[in-house]
Amino acid sequence: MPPDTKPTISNTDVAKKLLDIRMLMELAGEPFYKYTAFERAAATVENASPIADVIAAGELLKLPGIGKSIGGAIEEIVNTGTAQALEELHKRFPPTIFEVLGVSGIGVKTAALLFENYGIASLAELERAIEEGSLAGVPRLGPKTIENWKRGILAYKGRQRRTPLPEALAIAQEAISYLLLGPPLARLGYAGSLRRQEITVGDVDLVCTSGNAEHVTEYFARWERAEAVLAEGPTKSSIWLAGGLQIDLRVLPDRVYGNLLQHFTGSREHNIQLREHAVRRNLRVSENGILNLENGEVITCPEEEGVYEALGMQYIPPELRTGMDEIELALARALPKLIEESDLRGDFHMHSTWSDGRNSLDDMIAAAAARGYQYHSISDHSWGRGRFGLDADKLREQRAYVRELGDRYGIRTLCSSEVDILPDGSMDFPDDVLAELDIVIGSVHSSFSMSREQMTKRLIRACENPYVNIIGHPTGRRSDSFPGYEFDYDAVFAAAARTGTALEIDGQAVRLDLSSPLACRAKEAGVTLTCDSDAHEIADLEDIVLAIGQARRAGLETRHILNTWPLEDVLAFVARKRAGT
DNA sequence: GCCGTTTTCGGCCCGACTGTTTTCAGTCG
Repeated sequence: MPPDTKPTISNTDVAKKLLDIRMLMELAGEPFYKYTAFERAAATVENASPIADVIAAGELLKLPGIGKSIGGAIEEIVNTGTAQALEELHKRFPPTIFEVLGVSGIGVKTAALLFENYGIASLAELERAIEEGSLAGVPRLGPKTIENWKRGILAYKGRQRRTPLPEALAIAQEAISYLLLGPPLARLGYAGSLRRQEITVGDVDLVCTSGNAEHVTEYFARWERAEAVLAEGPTKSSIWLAGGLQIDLRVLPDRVYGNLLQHFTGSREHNIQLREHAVRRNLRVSENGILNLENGEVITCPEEEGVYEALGMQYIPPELRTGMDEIELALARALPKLIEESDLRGDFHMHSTWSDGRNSLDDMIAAAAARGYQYHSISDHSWGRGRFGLDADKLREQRAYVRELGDRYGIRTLCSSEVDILPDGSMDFPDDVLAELDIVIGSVHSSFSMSREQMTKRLIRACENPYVNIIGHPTGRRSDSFPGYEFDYDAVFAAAARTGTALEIDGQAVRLDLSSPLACRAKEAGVTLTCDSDAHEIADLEDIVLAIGQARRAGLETRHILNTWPLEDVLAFVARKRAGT
């Protein structure tokens, strides 16, 4: 297969292979620090730029936690889909052993025991053994343990994929509303991957402070939405919802809210690195405070900022806590000043009933103004969208109407269009029509399955059009159904930077496109980005905060984000490209 | 296996909860 048509393996898939190796190494009795090295490497890969690009740029061994040995395994996985080490391990342990390990309550020690002493290497074999009672009398396997496994097996079978961020946020809000009706609380919030704005989350972590913690954890375990209670103690309880989403609640005194929030926001890798740094300063960090090992004093932090301060570093925003290089930067006080929602001056991407939106043009303009924006653009679809789209005449009619409205709503409405990028990279409107618009978004909505080489050419040609200012949802990914079309990211980012074309971070809940690793790579290539809602109704305008979350994870500052700039700078950005300067 | 503002060798984060235990191993995050 020619190199340009070879399907690229996703970072998530590479990370998964590394975690498979890690699990099997532990099962095989390898030393602790050997297999945990694979775990750390997997976390790094998950957060890195597309790994094939990193390898091509010769940057693989620069990533934290990746040395010669694991680096070699990663290259093998990218090139062949597997690694020698993994294949060797699979000769000893069949792939179905991961089913057993996937049962909540069964860890590596137990899986190894079941495999070696009872030949159990799959879920079906485990179920049969339980049913036949052949595990009765095994030391340390009492009836309660077996009951927990049965529940774990049911959960394994019914388990869904990781939960998309917007869905998990809604559930967290629901749990918070319930908790607020219970025993008195001081402070309550969500932590974990949710707070770090990861695109998908594995579980929901809630943190809370209260004078009577045990009443709160008990109240939480009794929530009617709890399908099962996994744990219930004096300071924490864990429940499963129907569908398998787990919610963990931890309750401590209010004086350690900062420690608690820091601890449960993670990430795991970030916390490990933070604590390793602390140990070198004779400090032991946990959710209960920071213990000074020299004098036995405990530093408690009611606010999270205090934790980082006590460790001699700059405050690290949750979105940057990935375990990549943020601690190094925080120690040097060189973290970026991340974009905030209040920095937004506008939103370039929204639809009205003129195309496939559900609210009228007037209502969308009023709603954008109500959000406090100074400007925005209406970007209804071009006519290639069939019954959804506007032809050139309708577009002119819309523009005349917007001009007529003037500043009635107290906001500057830019006339735009989300114009289809056709398969050959030309646009769905001729240049003279595009030239009449204030700003133009170009998006791919068709022919997703063309070759990587062709798609790269298509996007580069769109960037080279002097009237295309923003590439909308650049990869086409949809969290529910589609990983995105294939193209050479670095080549397109270079073209966008060279031509003065912005790339969008689309906040629509199912899109979140660009995702943060790609947005970061685009920034490094010198690309300007936008954070847009791609709203199809008024309520969707709020989705722009999801785009902000990805921008923050990518380390973006206002100078990188077009719609934080004053209107005259935005118009100058458009004018520069049209003038070819 | 990885890594270095004490180190190219000798270290490598921290604690809650459960079940089956008479003091703790295993699991989880």
